[in-house]
Amino acid sequence: MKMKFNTKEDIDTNRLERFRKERGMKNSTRRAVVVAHFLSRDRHYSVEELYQEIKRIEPGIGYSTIYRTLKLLNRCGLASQCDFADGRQRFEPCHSTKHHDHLICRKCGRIIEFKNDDIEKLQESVARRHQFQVESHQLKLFGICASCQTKTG
Amino acid sequence: MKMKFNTKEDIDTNRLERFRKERGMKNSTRRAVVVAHFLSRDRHYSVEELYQEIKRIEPGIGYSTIYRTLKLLNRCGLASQCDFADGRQRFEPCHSTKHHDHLICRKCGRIIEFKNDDIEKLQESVARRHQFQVESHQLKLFGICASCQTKTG
DNA sequence: GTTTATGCAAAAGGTTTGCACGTTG
DNA sequence: CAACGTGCAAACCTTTTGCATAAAC
Repeated sequence: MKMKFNTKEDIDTNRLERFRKERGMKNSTRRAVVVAHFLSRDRHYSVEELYQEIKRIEPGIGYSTIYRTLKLLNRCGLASQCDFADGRQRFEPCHSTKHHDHLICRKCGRIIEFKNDDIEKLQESVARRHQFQVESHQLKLFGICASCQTKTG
Repeated sequence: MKMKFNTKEDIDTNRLERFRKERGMKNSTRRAVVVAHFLSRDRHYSVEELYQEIKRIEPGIGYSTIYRTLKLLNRCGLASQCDFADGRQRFEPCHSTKHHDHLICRKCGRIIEFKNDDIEKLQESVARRHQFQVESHQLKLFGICASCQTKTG
């Protein structure tokens, strides 16, 4: 189950490559490291968190590079910005095939992901009704997760 | 149609009063001005925006008061925090009866509100499935609004 | 009079940028 | 070698806090 065909990451890389070449951007080693690491994880990174991880792989790297790379990935559609109301931007890789939404525990900060096609269909119909052309969406349920409920009683 | 019975604002005020007294907080004039103004509008205020408006009513007021009052309203459930990915906190009055979600135009920044009970029901069922106790939720669709679509072609 | 609220200014925290130097093509 | 990318440090912007003073109870 760990074995993968060459789909997801390759598609992502290609998308980035196209974006890059279209704008005369060069292929820098450090940016590549950041991109590869970020896209291979399934996490909601703050800039700081990603910075800390990358520093272990690429010690000389600067904060700005992480910052600029995340912005870049965001612009070319490979990272989507999340806001979990903790005062910092967060980004998660968005492999086009698997969008999901979030349950966010206000006590322990845990993020539970879910996906619900019926909700998405209803969202589309709402958008259509407003003639609104949706590019992305976020659904977040804030509250208390199961384990934090038992902790308090 | 402009005439109102004493429902919505009164309920809000009572909720705040209870919250206030429970904690030995005093009834300050300036805070009252901020609260009244905020709750009477139907807007998504950043701290700065509200500050500018209040300054016209109550010129000597300081930024911190706006700030602290919004936090207070948020804690006692009369203001809900919104994030429209513009780098600042925003708050909107949340009169318990009328929750709604947002379409956010990426071009002109317009916010279109909508409400969809079917989506809310599905959200509840998702939460139940995860034994998650929801306190609040946000659904945001980012994209291009009808009028911005015609502008570009 | 004691306690809470406020304004001010400074601190803090996160994000962004200018610039000199390093890399890429 | 020309153009882009990077690290560093400083700038920026929003949010938060400490403290002396003012207002509420």
